[in-house]
Amino acid sequence: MRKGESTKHSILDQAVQLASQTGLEGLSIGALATRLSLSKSGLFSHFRSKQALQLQVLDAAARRFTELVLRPAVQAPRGEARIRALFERWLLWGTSSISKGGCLFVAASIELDDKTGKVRDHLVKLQKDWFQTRVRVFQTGIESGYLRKDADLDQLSHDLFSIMLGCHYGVRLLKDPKAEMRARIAFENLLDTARATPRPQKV
Amino acid sequence: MRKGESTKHSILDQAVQLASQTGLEGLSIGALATRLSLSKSGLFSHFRSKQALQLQVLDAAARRFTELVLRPAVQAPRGEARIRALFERWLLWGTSSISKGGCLFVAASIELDDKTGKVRDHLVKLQKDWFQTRVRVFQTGIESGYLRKDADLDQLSHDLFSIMLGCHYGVRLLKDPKAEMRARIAFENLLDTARATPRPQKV
DNA sequence: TACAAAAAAGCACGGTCGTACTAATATAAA
DNA sequence: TTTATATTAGTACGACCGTGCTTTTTTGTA
Repeated sequence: MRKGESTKHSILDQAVQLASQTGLEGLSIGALATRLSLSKSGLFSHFRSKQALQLQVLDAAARRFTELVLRPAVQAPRGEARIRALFERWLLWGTSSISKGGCLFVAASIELDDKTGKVRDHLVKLQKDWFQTRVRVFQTGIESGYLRKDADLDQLSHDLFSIMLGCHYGVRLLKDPKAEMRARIAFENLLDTARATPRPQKV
Repeated sequence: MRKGESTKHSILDQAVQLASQTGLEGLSIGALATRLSLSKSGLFSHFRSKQALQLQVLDAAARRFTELVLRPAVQAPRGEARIRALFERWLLWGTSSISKGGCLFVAASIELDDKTGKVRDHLVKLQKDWFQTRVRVFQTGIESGYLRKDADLDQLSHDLFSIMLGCHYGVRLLKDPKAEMRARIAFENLLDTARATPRPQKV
């Protein structure tokens, strides 16, 4: 009872890491078992299908994300500080060595975008929730007077995601050392489009 | 001699389509052969390894991209028109039913970002070339007086890519009907950051 | 310490994978 | 039409895949 829970926990921990490199489909039970010095069947018995494993891997990654990105961000004061904290934490999540294979959700989003089934559905649900969470954070920016009252929250949420995707791509595929800086610049430009009090214009 | 070329061409055609759904790794020789009513070994003999197939698939997709996106765009007059033409063609490429599985390069970029080997290297080369091509198109915007002389061309190229990635994600995973519109808005905002003569500010 | 239950391992299965090697067939030039 | 060659098919291989079933080992408790 106790033992089962703890091994399952460490299985999922490794699985999240492995899946971020191989994708959810490429995540193989045999390889995962070897990495944990478990037998294939011993590991398999914790889940009863690969699909169940994949679903729980998504949830484990989501918990991790909440803990490492969202929770610290919402501890910052509402408004600009929280928006910037969210951005910085998220940037760290995607580019740092927290997960050696990059963001699992990015990999899964591309991998599953034209498949069907429960795993895709679950991913979509998580991603839509995350979209709305970003909207709420930007909403505090309006309430605090930092952003214009008519700022398009959905657009901000969408564009922020684009910026992170671009950064992920630049850092991980192109290994562009300037990718992170470019993401910051794009982020500032994005804030400028929605700021209540315009910045002093260049030149 | 003649026959071989033509079958190889149609193999690569199907392979590009299939790989856009399954990824370059998931692209299996058996499945590809079945789809073309060929024997597995018959198909295999055209390439002599899966890696060779993958490399040629990348090249085939690049040719297609050049033909459908780049060539029409550079036929537009230098400057704003060409920049906008490039954007529109690219948008079409990524979201339309040209390839049922979305953009192969997007899929490959995520799939290969933490692998090593010739396939990844080749993809990176293609993507860096494409980055520089965008830079050159934006450059015509400066030369024509549409963009500021000090516009950051690399940043524009990077940000434009981010916008396309965000759109791809919104359209394909979230199936957000507004994703394409949001990409257009983001694109206009991007141009605004680099325009020589600022637009009349809202409100 | 004994014992029931949980956890892990062992083993086997049908499939698909990439890739040899060989045989048959279609093609193009003589 | 014959013939050399290019193209396809046939077959087999070892490896790994997910998953069921049975046995062994470990664990928590009475």
